[in-house]
Amino acid sequence: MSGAPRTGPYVCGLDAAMDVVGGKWKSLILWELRQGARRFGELRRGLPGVSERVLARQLREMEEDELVHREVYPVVPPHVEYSLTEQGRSLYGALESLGAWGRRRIARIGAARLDVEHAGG
Amino acid sequence: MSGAPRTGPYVCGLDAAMDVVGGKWKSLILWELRQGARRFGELRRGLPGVSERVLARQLREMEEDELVHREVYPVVPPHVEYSLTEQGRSLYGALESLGAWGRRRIARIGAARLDVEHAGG
DNA sequence: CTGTATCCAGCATGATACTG
DNA sequence: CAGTATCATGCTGGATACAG
Repeated sequence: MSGAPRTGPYVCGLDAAMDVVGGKWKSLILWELRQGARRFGELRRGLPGVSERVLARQLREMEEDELVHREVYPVVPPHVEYSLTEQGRSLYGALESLGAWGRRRIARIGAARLDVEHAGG
Repeated sequence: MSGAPRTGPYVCGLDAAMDVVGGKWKSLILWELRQGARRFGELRRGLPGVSERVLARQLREMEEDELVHREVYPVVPPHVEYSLTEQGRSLYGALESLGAWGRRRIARIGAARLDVEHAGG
């Protein structure tokens, strides 16, 4: 997964939730935005490996899903800020226990990535 | 996503968790096994749309990730039971708040699937 | 019943170049 | 800076047939 989410039919809540966070970078985008707005370039630098095209696309999908708000400042050079909507924040909250599970798993198998600044999540 | 999980490097716990649960049917498999063992055919019937190949593959990956236990009874005809391991149960637990979020989302957008028996999840 | 072996298609993801 | 346009590709997921 995933491209644009399905909008159902869903078998259960897990199904629906995975549908909107399933994109390769989406949970990481939520993570990046968890404490405030970020500009496109900041997100790009914070997500080592994303291409511009893919980042833009996943952000648009999350915007359609009302998880992310896109604020455009009509200045030169362009300035765009992304932030979590209320739904985005609640989704991030719902993902916290999953993140904790993942951290325990990383500890078990020893697969942490130490070359990024936010390795605490 | 996803094929065989990466085994890192991971940026954060969310990353690691999404890696093992990102397969199209994996969260649903967790859901199916949440209350006890199931046979291959039962899972297949409970997951409308999976092909044998894909179901077998995702189960093998979850087995490698130690989320699922595969018990083979050497009888004729073959009898195999799948169940959650301790880690699988803890992952399912960590997913519950996400499932709740998804149910709220379904309620908002009205995308529930009513033709399956376990639409409560 | 529980799979594996092939073959296939689509799409998500990527790299790069170019634009307002 | 913040994208879009194009083109390339790998891989997940799917259909079907066959096997122990």
